[in-house]
Amino acid sequence: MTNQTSQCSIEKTLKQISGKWKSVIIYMLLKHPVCRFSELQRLIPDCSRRMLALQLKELEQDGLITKKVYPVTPPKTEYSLTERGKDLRTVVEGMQEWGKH
Amino acid sequence: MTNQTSQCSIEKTLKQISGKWKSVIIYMLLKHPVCRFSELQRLIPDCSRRMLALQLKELEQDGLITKKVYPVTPPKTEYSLTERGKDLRTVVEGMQEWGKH
DNA sequence: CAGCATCCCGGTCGATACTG
DNA sequence: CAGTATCGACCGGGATGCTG
Repeated sequence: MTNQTSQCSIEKTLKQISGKWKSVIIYMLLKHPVCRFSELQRLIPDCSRRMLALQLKELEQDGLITKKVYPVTPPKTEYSLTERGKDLRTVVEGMQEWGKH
Repeated sequence: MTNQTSQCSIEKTLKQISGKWKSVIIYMLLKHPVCRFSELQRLIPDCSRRMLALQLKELEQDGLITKKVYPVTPPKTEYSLTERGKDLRTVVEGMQEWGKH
């Protein structure tokens, strides 16, 4: 065994959702199941384009969202949650509720 | 109003629990309601003493845990969750479950 | 035992500009 | 429209050593 890290899996979860905008993106995709890049920009105005692209890429690599690219001009992409991503509903909505006090 | 940040409270929650060990600490305090500093060290061996002290201090400042100091030699402290902290149960346990696959 | 002080490095993130 | 490239500032966090 390589590393038993306190017998808890929270660290792995944290790594995947603690990116500055990841949980917000997931939250938005729960409410708007299919989003274009620009829609997410509007939904999360404080997140820069660069950051949005970065976080989306990581989320995709981690298998939490899928990206569908339409080969058209101008480009069009659509993002949505995978099943794995949807499973975070409890966590993300819990965060939202808790944050409201 | 200063900043409406996408009408969602997730960012605030994230700030309070995204410290590298905060959610793990909360998780441990859910299972072991009263812990000494050294107990937390044993429960979370990958977290250095420095980091543990730091995260505990921030959690305390954010009102998620309370610290009871016994004026004895050698020093003895006990940490436990506040109500506000306990309210994170859903989130933290959700993270644990999700992390297990 | 339960911390704090210091040094320091690598990753994170904003600003800005460019591209297919 | 949906990104990528580059630069630079900031700071989270590791290593180590000291203290009441």
